[in-house]
Amino acid sequence: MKDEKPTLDHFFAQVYAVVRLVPPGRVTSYGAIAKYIGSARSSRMVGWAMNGSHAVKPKVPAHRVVNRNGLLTGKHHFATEHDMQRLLEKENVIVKDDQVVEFKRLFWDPSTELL
DNA sequence: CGATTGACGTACG
DNA sequence: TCGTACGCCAATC
Repeated sequence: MKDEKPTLDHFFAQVYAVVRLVPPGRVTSYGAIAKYIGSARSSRMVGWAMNGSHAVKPKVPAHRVVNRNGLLTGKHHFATEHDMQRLLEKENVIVKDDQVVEFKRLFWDPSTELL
């Protein structure tokens, strides 16, 4: 085995892996992913990773990733702002005022669910 | 090369 | 409870 250097590439890879494992109708947060990986304070890097998610195959359901408030902060990075909300609603996720309804109930924590 | 920004979150007062 | 400060690290100006 090799030394497991916590490189950013590895960080990105784990982010993509976790997001891909998010089941439909569920959402997760940047901090939850970051924390699951081990860098709870690197939540910004998670967001930056999502920025390149569109260039990763298979595609990453970035629309299932929202901020800690359940707010669709990243909707502006999609094709259109309504795309993210529409994708969520398509998965039975209710979005009101750019905010995920029952976010607490739909929250999917890798450290809890995926464990 | 230095300063600012960014799909966030936690800590502190 | 709310507002401000800091950390994180890369990309951009």
